[in-house]
Formats: sequence, C-alpha cells, structure tokens
Amino acid sequence: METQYSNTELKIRDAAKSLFLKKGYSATTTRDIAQESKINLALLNYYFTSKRRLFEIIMFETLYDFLNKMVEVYNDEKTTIREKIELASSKYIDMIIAEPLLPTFILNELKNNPTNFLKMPTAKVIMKSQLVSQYKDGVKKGVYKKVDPIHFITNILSLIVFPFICSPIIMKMEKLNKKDFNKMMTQRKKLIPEWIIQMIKK
Amino acid sequence: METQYSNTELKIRDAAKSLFLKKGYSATTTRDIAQESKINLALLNYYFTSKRRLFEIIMFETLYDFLNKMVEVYNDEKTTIREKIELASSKYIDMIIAEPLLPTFILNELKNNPTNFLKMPTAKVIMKSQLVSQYKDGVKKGVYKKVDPIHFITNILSLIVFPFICSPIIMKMEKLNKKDFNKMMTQRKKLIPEWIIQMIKK
DNA sequence: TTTTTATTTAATCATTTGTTTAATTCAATT
DNA sequence: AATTGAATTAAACAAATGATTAAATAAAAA
Repeated sequence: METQYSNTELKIRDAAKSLFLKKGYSATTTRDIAQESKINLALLNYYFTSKRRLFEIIMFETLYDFLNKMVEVYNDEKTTIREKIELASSKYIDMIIAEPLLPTFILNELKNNPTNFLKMPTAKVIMKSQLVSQYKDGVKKGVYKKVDPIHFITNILSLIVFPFICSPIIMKMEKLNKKDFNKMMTQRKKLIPEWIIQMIKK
Repeated sequence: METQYSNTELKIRDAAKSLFLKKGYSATTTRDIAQESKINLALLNYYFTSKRRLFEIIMFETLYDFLNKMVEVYNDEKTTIREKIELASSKYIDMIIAEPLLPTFILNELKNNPTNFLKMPTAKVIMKSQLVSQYKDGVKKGVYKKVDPIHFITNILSLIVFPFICSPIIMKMEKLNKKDFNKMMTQRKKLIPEWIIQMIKK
C-alpha cells in the first residue's frame, strides 16, 4: 500500500524539511516555505492545514526514519558486538555526513516537545535490542565490566553524534573546512569501535 | 573595575537569558521578556537597543563563561592527565546539572552564527592547553596510542556533554525522571575518566 | 460536451511582534 | 523649591506572519 503524494505536496514537504532543519521551527516562516518550494502561500494550508501540522508530520517522519536505521543495526541477529558497533559507526556517520543538520534538529525540537518521541514504537526497543543483550551476556561471563547498559548505549551515540553537533567548534579550533571535518569523522568510523571495546573490556 | 548594572537592566538580562535558553532566539518575543522580568516593554530597547543586541550580549557572556571554565581545568600546571579529566568530568557535569539547557543553547545558536565563537580568545587555546601537550608527551613516550589530539578532546567533551543534550531520549528509553537522570550523570563523573584513560592506553 | 470536483491564485484579514514616541514620574543637583 | 536629566509608562506604528476567502483554472467524471 503505497502512500501517494501530489507533486506540489511533495515540493512543500521537501522545502519545509530543508528549512526546518536549517533554521528550526520558529525561524521558518510559511512564506519562506512557499518561496523555496515555488508554490502559492495558500497551498501550504490547503494541503497541511497549518504550519504546526506540517512541522509535526515532517518531524515524525524524520524521527521515525532515524530511529529505524538505528534499531536495524542493533537488532541484527547474525553480527557480534564489535561488528554492530562497526556497522553503527559507519552507517550513522555516513548518514549524518549526508544530512549534517539532522542531529541538532532532532535533539532540539525534541527538547521542546518530547511527546513526539513517546509515540515512537522503536524508542524503547533500543534497550531491549540484540546489542544490549549481547553486552549483558558479556558482563555475565565476566568479559566486560559491569556497568549499566544505558551508559554503553549512550557512549556509542555520544562518540558518533556529538562531534557533528559541535562541528562549528571543532572546525574553529582546528581551522578545518567542511571537507577536512568530514575526513576526520570518516577516521572515527574505525576508531570508535576500538574505543568502545576498550572501554567495556575488563 | 566592576561593571555596574542597574536593577532593571539586570532583571531584563536574567529573564532574557532564561527564556533564550528555554526557547531559543526566534521563539522568544520581546513581550515574553518584558513580562518575565516585570518591566515595561519599552525598557528593553531603552537599555539594549534591540532584541538582537540583547541576545548577542547574553550569548557572548554565556559562551565566554563556559569556555573559561573549560580552559581553567585544561591548563592547570600541577595536575596529571587523569586528574584533569576527573576535574573536568566533575566540574562540567555539576555545571550542566545546574543549568541543563546550556549545551543545547550554545551549540544551537552557534550553528546559526558561528562568528560569535570566532571572537572568543579561549577557543583556539584549548588545542594548545596543558592537557593536550601532556597527551602528546604520552604519545611520544609510547604510553598512549598515536591519534590526533582533536579526537582526544572531542571524546572527553562528547562523553560529558552529549548525554545532557539527548536527555529526553535517555529518560524516555529508561523511564527515568529528572532526578534519576542526574544520578546517572553523577555516576559518569567517575566512569568517564576511566573510559578515557582506557581509550588512549596502549 | 457538460458538469462536477480538485487545484491554484491573488487579495485580504486578524494577530503578533519589534520598535518608537511622547508624556509622565522619579531622583539628583543647584 | 526649582531645575535638570534619567527612568518609566501607555499608546501607537509599521512590518511580518499564519491563515482564510472567493474567484479562476485545470482535471476528472458524467
């Protein structure tokens, strides 16, 4: 069952997403969106009722896709912990290089409206993922240090995502341009799994 | 040489900072600020010329204080690497628990206007801090793995700051309230130095 | 073709928002 | 007490903004 969007509806979505990501909800005006998508201002309300509703639709989809991509890796039955972390690093870093404004957008607008996140079915699944049980197993077997799994998950996410969020700072500190910064993040694909393993090893 | 602010000037500053932190620049109106600080609307422009200027003053101060507190620890001549990381973890986590909206605010508004950060004298100093040279020394002596120091600094910051930024997610995943979350962050004061040391050790 | 429905447009409305003005009150100085 | 300058206020302005309307056009159904 394919969802079908009209051409203009899609143009509005795309423009709106791009602008919301770049400037946030409040700083984006309906006229901005109309101009960017080259549609008449009234069509925004015709298709999406209100700016708020348009935003919430985009927010939900973006969040949903993002979480799904995460859980996908964490729940693979065939891979080891190390492989999962390698996959996560590699896939998320590629993903965010392709859309660098994503993390700030999600975390930011989530702060203002955490309810959206509550609706996500995948949110709670992470702590019951294959990755977490594999980690718990390792702890039980005495291979890994005993630390609350939430720290384990948090650390993976921190090392992957945070550098993007503070990329303006990093780039300033090291006089990097965007290309250099992405190169640095690409290095981290290999480094992060090593670090994480060393952090949990006894 | 003490800077002297009038009573109303200070009331405006405080209200504005609180609101900018909570809602960001665009979502905060001058009337919000006037109401929160219980002053007449016109006084905002009387003392600060414009909303934009008021914001920039607050932004600059906040950023300046934040960076100073960081560099302070990193540049202490008498402490070891481990002690510096312990101090950093402890101090920053306490600081952000006291003002949890700070990181998102800084990183967010920095993305929109990276020039502000450029003006900060302390920004570039971090990469030339005592902490970084101690790390480089360790690498030279073969005690630490050879990795670009920017990763080292980024990792410390990531493990400390990122959990706060995604606290809504963490709290939802683990069904924590604010108090529980702060307890979790307090645990990390001791964990992060261990993790960081293990990450760099050969 | 004719009729009906869906889409698009230009114009407009009602608020909101940043800022200014002109009058008033308050405090310090003469 | 009178004068002067700073601080405060209520009211208003102009522009921006989210949303609506009514008419026009295009597409689909009869």
